[in-house]
Amino acid sequence: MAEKVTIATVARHARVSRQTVSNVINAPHIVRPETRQRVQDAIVTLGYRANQAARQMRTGRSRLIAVRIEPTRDGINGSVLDRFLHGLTETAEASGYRVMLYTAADDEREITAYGDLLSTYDLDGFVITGTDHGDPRTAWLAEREIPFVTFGRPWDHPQAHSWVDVDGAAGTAEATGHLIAAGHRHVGFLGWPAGSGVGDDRRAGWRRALLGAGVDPDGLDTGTEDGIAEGARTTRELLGRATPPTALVCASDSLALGALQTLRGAGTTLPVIGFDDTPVAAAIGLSSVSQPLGDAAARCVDLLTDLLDGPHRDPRQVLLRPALVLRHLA
Amino acid sequence: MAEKVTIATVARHARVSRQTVSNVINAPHIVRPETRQRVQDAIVTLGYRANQAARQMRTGRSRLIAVRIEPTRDGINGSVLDRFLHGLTETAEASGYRVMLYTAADDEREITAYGDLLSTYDLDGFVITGTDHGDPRTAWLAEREIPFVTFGRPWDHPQAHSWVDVDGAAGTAEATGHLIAAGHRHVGFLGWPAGSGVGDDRRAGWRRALLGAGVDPDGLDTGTEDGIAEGARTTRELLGRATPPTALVCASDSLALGALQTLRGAGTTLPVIGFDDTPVAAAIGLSSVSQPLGDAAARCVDLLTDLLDGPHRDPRQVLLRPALVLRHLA
DNA sequence: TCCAGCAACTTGAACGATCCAATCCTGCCT
DNA sequence: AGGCAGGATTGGATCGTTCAAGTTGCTGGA
Repeated sequence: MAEKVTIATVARHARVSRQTVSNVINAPHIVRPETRQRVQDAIVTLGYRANQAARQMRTGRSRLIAVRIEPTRDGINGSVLDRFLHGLTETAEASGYRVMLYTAADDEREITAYGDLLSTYDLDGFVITGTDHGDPRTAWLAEREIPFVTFGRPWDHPQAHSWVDVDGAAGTAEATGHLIAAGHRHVGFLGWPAGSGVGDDRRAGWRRALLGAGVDPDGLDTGTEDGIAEGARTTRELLGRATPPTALVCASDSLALGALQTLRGAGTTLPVIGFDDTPVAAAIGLSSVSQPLGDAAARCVDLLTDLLDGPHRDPRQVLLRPALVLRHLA
Repeated sequence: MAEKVTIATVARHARVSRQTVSNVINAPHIVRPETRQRVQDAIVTLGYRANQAARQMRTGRSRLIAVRIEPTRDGINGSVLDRFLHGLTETAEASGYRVMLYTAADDEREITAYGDLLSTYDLDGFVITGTDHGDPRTAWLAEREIPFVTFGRPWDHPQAHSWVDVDGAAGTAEATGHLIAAGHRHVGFLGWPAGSGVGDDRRAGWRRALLGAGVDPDGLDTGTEDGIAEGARTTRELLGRATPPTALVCASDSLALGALQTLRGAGTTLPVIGFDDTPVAAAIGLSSVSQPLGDAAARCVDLLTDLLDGPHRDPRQVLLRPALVLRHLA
């Protein structure tokens, strides 16, 4: 068991003062090169590592970023958060930050959790996922000038704060375009009820692509809660309409799976494209729109560190393009 | 913006000394009840929260637990870690601990990461997932007497350290038993190559159940790497054998999915039971053996806090029973 | 020759909690 | 009333780092 190596140990070993060691670490340019070298050698020789707690106490900064880990809801989208978290951790490490997890039963309690995390851990910032219209969490944080980045746009005020998002409309538009290019005209849409930012966005892309091809989307649209059973039911309904679709674009892989169930039951085959490129889609060969989660996570960290390290930068926004992953079921 | 509330603020407000406030927090029983009440009132009134960094510097304990978040390998098992992490975070919070994430490209670098995490963050302990025969990581930690718990048994030395695991053999045995009870005798096994602790364990449960029913398992066993394609190929091979199986038990949902693909292609239907109860299984109606991940995570935290709070407890082990989840494909 | 000006480094103090040892109180016994 | 035991409370030191305010030594202009 090695003795504790502190900044004083390094200072003695390099025959300088503690402060000079601190300067070598935090402001190398103000130290004479040969002294700097001597200190750096001592740091390596002794295996010195700055104690985060002591640094934090003095500076008030923890180099810790908090992310909420939500209970897996329907299970199917669980791996999305998983991949996002991994990317976040990896990029944060590269910038000298660490990721801390917290849970909250609902948005209300999440705000309570903020206070706790901030006062006891001096957290530097938050990454918030899944924001929706008029989110109380972002308002709370903004009011207190606590740095945060959201993964997901604030639909009401596009420039309110820094965020990273994936252009869902571009994704569904590309999926729809692919089907149109394959000769389809009546491309149906399995979506969520109007009113959610994400859902409306994905629907908009599909509409745009159809209108661009001169097809009236109105009879081909549906809106239902997310879920396999809902997808199956809505597909049955859609197939019974006056002009049934010859292909389907869906707002989620869950809905797409439901559609496939109905189609198989009816003995029909139609191209179906899902959204999120979940493992389920990969496993059964369902084409899907894939979100660049690793990229998104990296950009979240970038934006957050900008807010933290830079002196009061303006909020920035990043919109990433998803990719259409084609598999044999399309 | 509120003034910073320190232990001194509380002490002034309650007209006692800092030490008394500290005692109310850390050793309430030695403070006179009425004084204790006065201090607690002051804490609530002022919204005081102990500064973790200062406490950590004095005590050397961070109340932080580290967990590695791995890059999602084949994607299909991603949600397993996800659910485990959520359980971990939730239980840790209840015990006053927080979960910090870290990544490592391989086991070698993971050990390097330990040193970094320990010296800069004063981490209290680790939760290690996916241990295998002669894991270098547990050896490293044990040598330095750093508290850790593994999710997964050390197959070589069952009592070497504290661990939590799920009884895979019991799971496959139950699955096999279910099929036997339904009238099957030739129940095949899609497993991994011999040599991995987890894989051998799952195979053993299947063998035990077959032998118990008086069936010779030898011609019904297979071993292949994990994956959908591998599962499909192995199933074809198995169906071509002298006594083909009339039902299948698999070591993973990936293998089970492969099996289903082959069966569908061959126009046959056989009951298939997977392992892990991934979202994919739930989505397509595949029966599967479900690991109680929330429980497992909670027990991990319990064991770890035992090691941390208690004075040198002996290592403890917890073996949890998985549950067979029956769906229409069984 | 003197001292302003600067670069390079050193010293003392502070962050907020806990630990330690010394002191103060209280009630009880003689 | 005085002494004493024992628990409650107090002040001071401490953890490792950074900030603020020195100190030293050197250069160069008048």
